[in-house]
Amino acid sequence: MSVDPPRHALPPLTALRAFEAAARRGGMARAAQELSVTPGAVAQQIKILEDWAGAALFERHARGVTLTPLGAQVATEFSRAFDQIAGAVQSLRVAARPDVVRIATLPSLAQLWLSPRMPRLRRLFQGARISITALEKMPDLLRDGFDLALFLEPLENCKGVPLARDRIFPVCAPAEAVRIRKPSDLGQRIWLKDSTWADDWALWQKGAGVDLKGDPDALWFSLYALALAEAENGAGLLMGHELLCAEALGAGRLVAPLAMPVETGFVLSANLREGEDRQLVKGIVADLAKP
Amino acid sequence: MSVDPPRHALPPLTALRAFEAAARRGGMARAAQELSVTPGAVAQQIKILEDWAGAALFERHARGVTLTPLGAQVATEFSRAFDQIAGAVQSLRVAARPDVVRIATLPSLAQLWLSPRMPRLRRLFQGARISITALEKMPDLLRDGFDLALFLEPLENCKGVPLARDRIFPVCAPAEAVRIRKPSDLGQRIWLKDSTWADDWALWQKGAGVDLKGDPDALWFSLYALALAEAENGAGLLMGHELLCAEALGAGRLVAPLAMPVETGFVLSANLREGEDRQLVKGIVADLAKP
DNA sequence: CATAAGGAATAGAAAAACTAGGGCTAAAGA
DNA sequence: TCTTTAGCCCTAGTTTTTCTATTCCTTATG
Repeated sequence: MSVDPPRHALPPLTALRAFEAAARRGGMARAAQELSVTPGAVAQQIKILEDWAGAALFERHARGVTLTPLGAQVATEFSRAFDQIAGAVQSLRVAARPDVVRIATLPSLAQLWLSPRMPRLRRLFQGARISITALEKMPDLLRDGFDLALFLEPLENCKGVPLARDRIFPVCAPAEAVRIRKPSDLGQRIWLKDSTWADDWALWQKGAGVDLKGDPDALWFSLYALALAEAENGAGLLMGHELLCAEALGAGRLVAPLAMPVETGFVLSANLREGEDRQLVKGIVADLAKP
Repeated sequence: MSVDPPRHALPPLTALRAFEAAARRGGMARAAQELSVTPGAVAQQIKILEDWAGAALFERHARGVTLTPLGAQVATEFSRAFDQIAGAVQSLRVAARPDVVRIATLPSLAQLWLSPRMPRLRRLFQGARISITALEKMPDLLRDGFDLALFLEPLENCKGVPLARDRIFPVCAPAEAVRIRKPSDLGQRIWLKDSTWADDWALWQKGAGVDLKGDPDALWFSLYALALAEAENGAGLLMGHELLCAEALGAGRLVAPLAMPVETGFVLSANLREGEDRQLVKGIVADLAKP
């Protein structure tokens, strides 16, 4: 019969967050990445929580961990709880600064699709503070604090607002284009490839009914914008995404010698954060949906 | 158009907790008390959150604070979120140690009502680990991690399971009782008073239709159990709560010279934590409800 | 059988949170 | 009106927590 054992209330919130992340991502290492700390820090926090509870939440194996039945039981509950926290935090952020819109998108889309549209957006929505973050993968809008995500999603299960189909076709500098009369000419030239869309050429050949063995010495780029700039400089042929080349094609810096556009099966779509209901953001999406 | 501003994700959880507590309790000082820190610490955390959000959450006045419209708007959301966290934590605790039952009750009830019942409970629910914490006020069961609270509640809006009515009447040691024949004799003797039930004597006189001017030199005690022990030692007259004196009356250490029990309008009731569904806890409540 | 991935364990470093003490303001009481 | 008191702010300095860095260990996998 203890009297007043210092009301141990809640265990350290940090430990809960570490556990939730590890449970959701399925490993200490992945949780560490998400939380921007070392795996050791996550392991420590989880141990603290296990000691607090007096029971194991993970089974440790030589390679990776699995949740214990107990861990699995409470993990979803914690995830929901942290979602609620995140939701409250986002609504605080938005209520405090209703003029701030945070957009996440692919680096290539940011530079080549969104950037040209920004002047118009800034004109239409004056006073808005629109920030753009380039990410390789679509973030968790709620947790990571973005209001809008512009990414390419598979056509069939696209959850956002579709903005435009993704179409590809070979492009090059006008000087280079004179060498391209028929599809087989492509095989004789230097190919420029982007590492995030490695199989664009194969995809296009399949869609266009062309069969080339391809350039084994293709030049690889880690950013599509770099490959595009090189193509403009006449370095070779790039598999152009219509969305990303429109600017250069319109200005005549690039041409599409054969046309023959092929659908990739992806669509550029806008995902709104759950709970986002600002007219400002809806207006931005509506404007982006225009040609 | 910033690229990759280090995903500022969530603000520090500590700051959120401080704000939630301050908003709920209506002041930094009260929040500090709840969180077992100094008011300065709470003020700092709230400032951190305000800086993060870029807006004020509280209006500071010389005496106390009030929520800004923004603060009020998000405060309830945060409270819900932390309730969810607390719920998840409690379900973790219970799932990890289903045998642990944490009971909160008044110090006097703990010593004089619950304690005598514990041997029976331990016999009936073997293997259970029942801990008792004495508190002056009913805690927030969810937040503070109690499974069961035994407190006196007003009869009319009693939210828990009623266990027994609270009745009071004067008691004293047998040797003292020979001096008490009629109500007016009470006024001639030393009165023992407990500080948490300061107006028991007035209440009883009103209910029993007795009018005495009372003992101006009454002996005051900070714990009812101390006053009771002194009454047993013959130090004077105590306004006895039936619930708390039953043991001493049964053993003959105390007697009720006049009887004349008066209802205080309170009832001893058992409140279960929201989400508590263990058969063990329900069994304990059912057993405590018996005479 | 070597490799590599993932976690555990530790000490020490870094960062965060807290305390303590002084100052200020306004309401409440003498 | 003057004094007291409650409540918050601020700053410096300290304590506590959290994180990193390293080494070791275990076991799937090729």
